[in-house]
Amino acid sequence: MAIADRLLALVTSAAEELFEQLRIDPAPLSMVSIDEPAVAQHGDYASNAALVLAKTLAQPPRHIAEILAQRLRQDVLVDAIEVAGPGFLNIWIAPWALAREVIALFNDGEEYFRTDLGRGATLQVEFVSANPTGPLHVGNGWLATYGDALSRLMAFVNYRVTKEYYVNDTGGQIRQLGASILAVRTGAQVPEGGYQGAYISELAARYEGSDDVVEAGNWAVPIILDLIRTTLDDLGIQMDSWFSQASIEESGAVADVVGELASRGAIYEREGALWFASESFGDSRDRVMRKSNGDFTYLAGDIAYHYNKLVVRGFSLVIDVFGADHHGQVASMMAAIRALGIDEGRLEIKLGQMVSLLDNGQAVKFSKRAGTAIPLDWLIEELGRDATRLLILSSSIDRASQIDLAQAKAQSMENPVFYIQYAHARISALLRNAVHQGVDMEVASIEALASCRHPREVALMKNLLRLGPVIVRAAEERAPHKIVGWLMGAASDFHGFYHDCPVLSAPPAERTARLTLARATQVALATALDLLGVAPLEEM
RNA sequence: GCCCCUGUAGCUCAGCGGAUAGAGCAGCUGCCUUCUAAGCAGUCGGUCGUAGGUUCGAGUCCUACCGGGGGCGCCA
Repeated sequence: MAIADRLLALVTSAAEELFEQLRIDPAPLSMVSIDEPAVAQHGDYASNAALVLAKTLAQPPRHIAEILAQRLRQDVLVDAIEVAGPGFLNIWIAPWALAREVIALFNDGEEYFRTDLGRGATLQVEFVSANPTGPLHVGNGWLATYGDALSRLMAFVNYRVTKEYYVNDTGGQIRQLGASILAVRTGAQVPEGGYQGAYISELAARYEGSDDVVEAGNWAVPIILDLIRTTLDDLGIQMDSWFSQASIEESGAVADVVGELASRGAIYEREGALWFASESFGDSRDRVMRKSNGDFTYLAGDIAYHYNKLVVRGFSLVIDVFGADHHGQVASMMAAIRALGIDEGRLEIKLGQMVSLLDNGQAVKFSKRAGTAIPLDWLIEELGRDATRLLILSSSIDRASQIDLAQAKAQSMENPVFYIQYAHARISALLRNAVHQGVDMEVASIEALASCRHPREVALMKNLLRLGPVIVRAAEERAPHKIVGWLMGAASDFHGFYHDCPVLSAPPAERTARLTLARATQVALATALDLLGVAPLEEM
């Protein structure tokens, strides 16, 4: 158990013992937390216990804090404890306790950080799902990387994850694709709303089929999907499943799900079309399911697809990762989930805000149809897989990001990858040197590591242990960028330690302890990097 | 008009309701005969969009307003 969790248990049980009132009404105890103060003078850990219990106990917070402090001081885990400010408990932890955790971390490796949030539940993450009408652009790469990192994170906390790409291989855009290829083949102008770009010319040159737009479109789809698969592969992303929209339409599942809605009284007919009464399930208006020409709408297909995911395949939880331009679909889909009697908590739709590109400060407009999109391949080639992933993952998808292509191309320090990778590479170099010098590589004892009291050493040890809680939080909030935040901090702590605390030239006992700390740091860094799908570097 | 996201240092962005709001880049100043200087330290730089509210405590939660992005098809 992590130190913060131990302390929390300690504080709450002490409060419960000392104050009878809390045995009758333990609810306020849930407000008690253990924090890590920003300032060293406020201790290794701090608790708000006295502050949040003051009202229930009808006593001044500082008085409560004094009573708690007196009891907690007797625990072996606690080195010192102070009451500060309005009633905070500032706790200094016994060095051996910190050292014991760091040794456990090193011995257990990444298993040390594992938690069982998911309890083995099945989770499907749907992401990318870009129309197979052209190469992926930078915006696709953003959400692809997010979806992949989120999948890794969720798998780490014990969800059984399936990564799926929904292939929109039917409908109007496929006809447009076919029409565009045919137009270029005959030297005519690409139709309004058609696709352009070098890849269309290449497809047109290779196409030997008929003048049927559907045939031409269907012929091109697998070729384009291969391009997409290769690009994803270059980004280190392998989907577990590619699910065809056409297959679900051909299976009759769309008609079935509309029938299911109808049997629940949620379908009516008007002007020759079948409508889903989605407004009464929370949508802003009703939606057409089957057009008056007899075709089902995209939404109807999408509902059938989600029915397939949640009911037919029965995933416990489904997370859709969409661009913010799909926002309009969310209310309709959730309405359908409710109308079908499915627990709406089983579907989460994460909307990634748009990514805008700047080139030397000037906005770059991009559009797949106009052929002016910035290809994802280009970005990966310029930056490399790891730098691309880390650049993308360093900020939240809730915010519209801007990247400057000129800066990205320069591989400047805008990208945190160098700072983080350097820390890992430095440790690798340290270990190589140690082996070369014939240094004893045994693991330090808890006592030896506990005697490392340099502020740099203590700060590093404490930060290493934070990774566990950070992973939990990142998974709960579906926010892999929090892992990058931890990595930056841990790298910073390591660089500081490395600068101020010589390892190999230290006396043997201290050398072993510091080497153990460095190796534990490497384990933690590698664990975090692996969650992001970024390879740790042995040297730079 | 309605819905979603967002507004934090010159720039790009972090920041569970906790104490004195951070990092990287850019600027300035120190530190390599010493385990990788892609590093470390210092410095400059902030009315956390505005105004109310909830709270012992608000950058964080609520409301309104202002600014930015996206969405509101018998397209997909």
